[in-house]
Amino acid sequence: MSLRSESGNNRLDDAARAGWLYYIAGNTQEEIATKLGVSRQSAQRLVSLAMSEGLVKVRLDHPIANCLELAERLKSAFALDFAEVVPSDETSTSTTIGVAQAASMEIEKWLRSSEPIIMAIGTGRTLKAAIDQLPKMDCPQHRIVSLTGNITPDGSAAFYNVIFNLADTVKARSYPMPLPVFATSREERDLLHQQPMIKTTLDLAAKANITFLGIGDLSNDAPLYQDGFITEPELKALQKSGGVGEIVGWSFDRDGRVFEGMTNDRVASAPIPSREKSLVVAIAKGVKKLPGISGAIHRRIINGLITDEVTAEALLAEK
Amino acid sequence: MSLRSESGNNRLDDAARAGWLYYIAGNTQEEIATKLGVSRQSAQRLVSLAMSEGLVKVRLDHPIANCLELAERLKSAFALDFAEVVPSDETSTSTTIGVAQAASMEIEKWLRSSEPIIMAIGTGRTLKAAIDQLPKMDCPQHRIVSLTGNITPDGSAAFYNVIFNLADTVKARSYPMPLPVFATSREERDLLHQQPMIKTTLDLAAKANITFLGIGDLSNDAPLYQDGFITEPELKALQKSGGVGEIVGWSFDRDGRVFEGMTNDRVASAPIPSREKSLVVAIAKGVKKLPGISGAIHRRIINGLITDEVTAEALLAEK
DNA sequence: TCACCGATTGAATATTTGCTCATACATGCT
DNA sequence: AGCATGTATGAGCAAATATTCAATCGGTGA
Repeated sequence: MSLRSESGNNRLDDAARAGWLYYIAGNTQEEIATKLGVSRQSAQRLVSLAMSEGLVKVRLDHPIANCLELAERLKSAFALDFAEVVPSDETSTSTTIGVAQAASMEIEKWLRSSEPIIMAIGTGRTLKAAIDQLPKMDCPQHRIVSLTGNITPDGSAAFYNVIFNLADTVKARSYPMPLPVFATSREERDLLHQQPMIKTTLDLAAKANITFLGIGDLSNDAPLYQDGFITEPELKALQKSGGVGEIVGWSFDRDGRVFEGMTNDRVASAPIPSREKSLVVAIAKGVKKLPGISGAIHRRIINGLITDEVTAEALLAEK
Repeated sequence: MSLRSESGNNRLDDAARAGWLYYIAGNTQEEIATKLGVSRQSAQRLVSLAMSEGLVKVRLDHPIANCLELAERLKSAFALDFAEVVPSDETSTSTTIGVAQAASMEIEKWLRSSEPIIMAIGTGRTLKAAIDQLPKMDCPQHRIVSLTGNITPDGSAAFYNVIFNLADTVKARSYPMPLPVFATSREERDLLHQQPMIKTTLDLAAKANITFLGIGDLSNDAPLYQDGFITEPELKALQKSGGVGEIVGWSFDRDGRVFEGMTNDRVASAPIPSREKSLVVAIAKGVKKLPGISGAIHRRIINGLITDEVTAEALLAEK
């Protein structure tokens, strides 16, 4: 027993020594082997033992470290396929700062692929801010498809429909949807969706490899209402039914259940692409959007999220 | 300027990310390259940058039996109140490697105290290396006081005066000494020490609970001489009188007797805090410093020591 | 505008590390 | 003794990492 523990101690001692020489003094395993008088392989085993026994502790001293940890926790807590958390700037109330840059980088990364991809794009101020960050690129191999119509109730092009900016900046083929964002009725919506040109676009959207979209809140100053897409009574009705957020117009409740009826009958947007076969990333942060984000990730309306530290912590806390 | 710092920040951010993914999440550099959207080589560079910039900190959490035993023997042989021995890397000539990490952990331990403490800080390359290892902390309850002036002969801030770095990293109140390290004469020194502000700092230093400092040698490339604090004739005079080391400028001989006269007349540093009522820990290793360390512990100029195996063995052997 | 400088990049290459497997060796059991 | 079992070892190889070098990029000043 004593001998056993003795030898165990010696082994850990050696491991500690090897780990010290490796991680702190920066020796190679070969040098360590020489110094400790063992073979290179044994030295390697000692070093790896020091690590697996937890003798060696690595710490990262940078604000980013916390973000990465939060991202990992989000991914595992909500079964997300992608998560990115950026540092919060508590003093700023902007809903775009930070996440826009992060989203832009992510979008750019996808576009840099030489493999042709189909990218679907939703709407929103945050998304627009992200697109604005993109550098000029030349991506004729990709196709970019809008999930939403681009005609506002007053007939003008929707300001926060960002596909034109995006396609222009990165010179990719673009597939906007020449539709109102909301039809006047379910029947009209279905009719519009039957049109060959629209149908092609919808089919393309369904095949998207990657989707970026925003999440809108349904508070009294909900973007859908502010931009005149839905009326005040309609907003009230959504709120009354427990609506907490919307994605490209589709409203849902705190459990992420997308409503049947109400304004959802009139939404002319494409269905959100498959979360099983592709990545659907929402870009959203902030207290106001929290219930919406929470709902969306609980039911996998999205399977990717770009948010900030404060929001990430709130999401994890309420789980 | 703003753009420059921006890009620098992003680079460090990326480095932190890469370092996190590599050291904490255990990704290979190739995986990191994919995730960050850069080439494998760039990922490698980022990882190595994270390390060289000190974003990644490694520490070893295992008392190696031989080191523990040496520490105990040091404590009993020299009536030290504190001793810590780290493994030696015989091939490395660095005077900071290993002891710096150990010192950093010890400093951190003191700073973690919720009880407010006064920590006095000396100078030296080893101490600087230790401070660089400290994580960001938030210690408004503590006060950190410098034992030495922070003005070099050429008027610039002394590089190895580490109190600014330290106070900044751990966010404690700091009390530097706006003085030259050496005055031009005994009279000037005494006059400077009369100034109210300096006096306050000196009083605070005398009340320190814990002191960390380095030991300098008095060989031909003594740090005091190299950094231009004393002249070559002065160094020769110290050597001739049997000087073997100095602590915050105070030179002493192999028996630890602090000289009267010579450059000691001009030292503007605070007296070393009481070894009866507080802990004064020196961080020092290496053959060159051996006589100095030996002198310092023989007369209890210090009552704590952080050193390495080889130095510890040499100290015990010569006793 | 253009030559120049320093920084950054990716390809090629060298070095280092991690893994697998066959063997050796010790220990305990029949 | 003979055998089985579990563990440590080192050779060989595949993977990963570090370094070198030439090319390129971006900014600067003549």
